Amino acid sequence: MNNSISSSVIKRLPRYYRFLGELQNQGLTRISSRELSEMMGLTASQIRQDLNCFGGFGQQGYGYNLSVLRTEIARILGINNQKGAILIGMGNLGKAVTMHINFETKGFKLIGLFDSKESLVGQMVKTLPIRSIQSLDEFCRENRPEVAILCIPKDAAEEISAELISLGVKGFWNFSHYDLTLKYDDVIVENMHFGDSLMTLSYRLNNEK
Amino acid sequence: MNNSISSSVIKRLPRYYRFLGELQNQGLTRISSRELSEMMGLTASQIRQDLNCFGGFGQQGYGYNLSVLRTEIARILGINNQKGAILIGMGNLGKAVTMHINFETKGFKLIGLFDSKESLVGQMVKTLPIRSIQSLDEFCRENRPEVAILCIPKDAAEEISAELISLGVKGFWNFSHYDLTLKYDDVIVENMHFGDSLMTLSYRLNNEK
DNA sequence: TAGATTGTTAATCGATTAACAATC
DNA sequence: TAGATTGTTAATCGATTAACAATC
Repeated sequence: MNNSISSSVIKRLPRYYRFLGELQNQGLTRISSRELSEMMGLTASQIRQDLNCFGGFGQQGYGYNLSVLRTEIARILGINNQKGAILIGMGNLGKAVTMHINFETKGFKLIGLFDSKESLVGQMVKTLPIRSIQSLDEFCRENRPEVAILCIPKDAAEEISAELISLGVKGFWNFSHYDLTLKYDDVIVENMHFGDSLMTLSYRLNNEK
Repeated sequence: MNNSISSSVIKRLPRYYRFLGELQNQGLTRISSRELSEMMGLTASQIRQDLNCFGGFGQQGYGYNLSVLRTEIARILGINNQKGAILIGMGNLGKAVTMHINFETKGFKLIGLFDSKESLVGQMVKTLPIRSIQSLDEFCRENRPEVAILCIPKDAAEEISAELISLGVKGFWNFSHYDLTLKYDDVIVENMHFGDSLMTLSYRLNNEK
């Protein structure tokens, strides 16, 4: 389907979704692109262009119905189609991601936690037991996760991702420094690079103002 | 200084920095833009354009000296100029960030941890004690942190950021959904929005391939 | 010197903004 | 109907890529 939508547009959708939700919580039912643009710090033009990539959700002279628009964005993002996800690496970061993230409202269902450290195996985190990385193969064959969350170091990520891809994993939420896209060009990867973000902040603190 | 470098360029610098480090670890001493481009999945042209925003670090006919180039990028990013940072919110995420991130190699020094939950106060995380949010004001006046890391919910972020800015905090590493830039346009913010990243992944899984 | 590769200018491509006719 | 605001086309702006002269 629509592989033609630019990633600049896609990356703005979750933010629209958040703002529309807040406006709904405030009891509003409609919003114009101009009002929304002032609220979000964008141009009205950009908002209309973005939304019209997916269809005409507004009405001339009226604006957008909040509920309709938010539902449409949820549908576009595929949030209702829950995709099975497993998380590899239950260190501080893996645990925090498991505890902290509300996967259900973002289009995923966390169904398995894995670690190579045998001392962690069996421990419950939130509602799931930590499993041995030895059982990864069997678990994937049975439960067919579509997505893997990598909270492991680069070398481990390189090794495990090859296995995961052979087991049918199609997407990665990647917290490691392993660059999956260089080797696998048909796999979908979202990188969360804490260090890169921090260094960008460092640059801007040193150079802006 | 150079406020004119586009953010597209800035955001690529940390990745260059990582790749150059790896090449150095492999014992190499020089690299051409073409070789680096193949390794990183970019065009050689882009690499040369990016680097030339900051000066001519290469040599015609030779390429770039790895050590020189990496040192230059570190300098550009301001990694050696350590900026004091405090972290607000020692829940799962705050703890994981404290434990997991190597601030020293990214231009920061974590000097204080804060939480509003009195039961957490006094607990040590890594090498720092969790302090009461009540002592934030005093701590900032004494230690003048330049940066705050927000690992708290939106409402708390809204409240605390106003205080932090009045206390001289110039930059934020923001894990909350509070949009600081809308209200404070002279503050520097790097957002880490887990949910947005996940939803983007959801979209792509539903629409690509 | 000849070969290689940079630094830099010019060309292309894509994304954002502006403008306005369509229409509710 | 008149006013408002979308959907959409055209204009502008910025980022990426290509090309090549400079030079090591």
